[in-house]
Amino acid sequence: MGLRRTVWCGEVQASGVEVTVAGWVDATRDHGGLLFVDVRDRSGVVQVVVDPGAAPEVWEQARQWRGEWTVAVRGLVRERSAANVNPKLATGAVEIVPAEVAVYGRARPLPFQLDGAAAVEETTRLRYRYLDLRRPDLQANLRMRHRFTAAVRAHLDAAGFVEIETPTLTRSTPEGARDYLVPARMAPGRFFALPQSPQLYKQLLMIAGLERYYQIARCWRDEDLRADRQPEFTQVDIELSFVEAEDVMALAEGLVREACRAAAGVELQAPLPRMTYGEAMVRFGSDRPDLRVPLEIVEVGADLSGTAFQGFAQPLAAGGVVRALRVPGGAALTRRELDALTAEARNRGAAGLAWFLLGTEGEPAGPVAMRSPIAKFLAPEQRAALVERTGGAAGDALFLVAGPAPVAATVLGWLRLWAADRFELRRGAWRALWVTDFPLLEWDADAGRFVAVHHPFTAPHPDDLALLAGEPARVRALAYDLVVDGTEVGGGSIRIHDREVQSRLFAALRLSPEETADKFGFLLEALSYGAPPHGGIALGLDRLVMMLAGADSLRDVIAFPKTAQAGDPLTGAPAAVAERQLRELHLRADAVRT
RNA sequence: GGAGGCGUAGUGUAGUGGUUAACACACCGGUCUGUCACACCGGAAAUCGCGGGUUCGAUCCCCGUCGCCUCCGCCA
Repeated sequence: MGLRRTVWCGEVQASGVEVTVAGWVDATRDHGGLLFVDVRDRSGVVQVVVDPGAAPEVWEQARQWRGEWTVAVRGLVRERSAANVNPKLATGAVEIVPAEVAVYGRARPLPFQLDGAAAVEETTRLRYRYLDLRRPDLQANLRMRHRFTAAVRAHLDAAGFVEIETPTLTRSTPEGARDYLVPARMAPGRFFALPQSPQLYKQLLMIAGLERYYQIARCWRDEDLRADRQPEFTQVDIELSFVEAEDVMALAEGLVREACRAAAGVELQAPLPRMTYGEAMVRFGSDRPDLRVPLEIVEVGADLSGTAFQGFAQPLAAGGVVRALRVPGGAALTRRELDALTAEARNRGAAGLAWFLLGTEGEPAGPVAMRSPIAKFLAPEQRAALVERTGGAAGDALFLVAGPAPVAATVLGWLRLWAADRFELRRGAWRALWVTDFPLLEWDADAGRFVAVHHPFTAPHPDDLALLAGEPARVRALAYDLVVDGTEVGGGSIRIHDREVQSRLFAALRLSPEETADKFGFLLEALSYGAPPHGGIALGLDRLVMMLAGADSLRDVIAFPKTAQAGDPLTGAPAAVAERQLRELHLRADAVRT
């Protein structure tokens, strides 16, 4: 290789001793009679200054160098004169005077510039991901990710956990997301599935008596993607035996706090606040409330009782609710915006969106002066009660949704986040909390049956067991989600460790005994051989690191991510395969995309 | 499955029913001894994503298609 590195570029210090740096040509500045070359490695950049009079051979070579060539420089470090110090550079007080240089590899002009001056299109970046990753900010993200996982391993190791790998070739199970399938050559017509999570394996490890398991586990879900969703992603997967929900939450809370501190210096509140699912839905209209937004939904049905306005009266008579959200500054919204909000509220299931703009007639202290198409349907005392209940003031807008409680909640929950964006209402950061007491089951109208909110192995609350057969919607789950700034970053539960309870749950899900036996027989069987009470949690590693890195997309914290169409522009995956490969797998492709 | 946005030199953008398709950075050549976003002079570089239609004429208008981004549905 010739010259061998003795020091990282970013750590070159004034010394008068000889060093050798190796890396990429970050920039050249040729002044004719003086040449500057910035050499970059993973640690940073250092300036090399070449004087043709002092070192003509070196100058002859170095003046040929172009951006992104890989080179090495051996020479003396010297301090720059005070006037030439660059305070923006860690090594800005020194420079290298080369005695010998070497070129390891030349580079064609790059397909895009790495300086970040222009936002390059995602496809181009991904097609040349190995160049994109030369950007210091992306490398910093990957290092932060490493620090996070290193802290997780250290923390869990110290707590007696064992890191265990589980299979990625496993079986498809009903419920949950669409599986990625892998054809089984040895078994024509059969398929492996890539795991959506190691859920069943970690339960089996508990039955096996490992007691404390974790894994930095890759998971796959073949669903449509988003900025915060990739087809393959990573969970910090944890499971413990002989524990209750409190034990798991305490462990996870300490772990996340420590890892956030170690990776990014972020301090989470201690202890994290708790909120039940029901409270979160009523107050924030979401099961993952963003506590940075200082707005809450309020119940106003009682203030409107006896109203003549059918848009409120009918839902109330039908057992529904009327709820309101105050939006500070919302009186400035245009009719066009209000119409668009109404349309979106309808799109989300609301019958309509009632709005009241307060104090818009110019009255100095008269917030009851409201502008609204339906104000005339409300008695003056009702309008006053509405303003009083919501804490409305001149300049605010009040939005009301009437209907079934879940619809009113989710529509206003959406509106709350919209208002936070529109009026920049978010305050603070890292507002984490636990959301608990989720319902175990929810009605799936399409399937015509109940489905598991979390997954079908989540334990019902013991007090609610009797409701399972008759009123399944009222059964609470021993489940908990970790939410940070409106993003779900982890979720877990106490699992069912009783074979009979597990069977009852499958029955509540309308899984036939035959299907249960076929697909989950192994689990039921395992549960019959002395299963410990157990539970765990899975933390979304990518999302946590994304937030810690301040990134907007998971792609910025994954080395080789996929596009929104689940493709990889670098390798061309997914790709067609040879006919022979299909034959071996007993498959026929019925569609060919060119 | 649905909605919206984008696609023009290597990159990022501008632009127009008839133009020599513009600008910046990058690239190439030259000048320059203190730059670090070096500066200055010059140059090369475009199938205006692809296919079809309208038109005397389409990069521009219309339809389709592909790709990328964002959102809804979906994601136990």
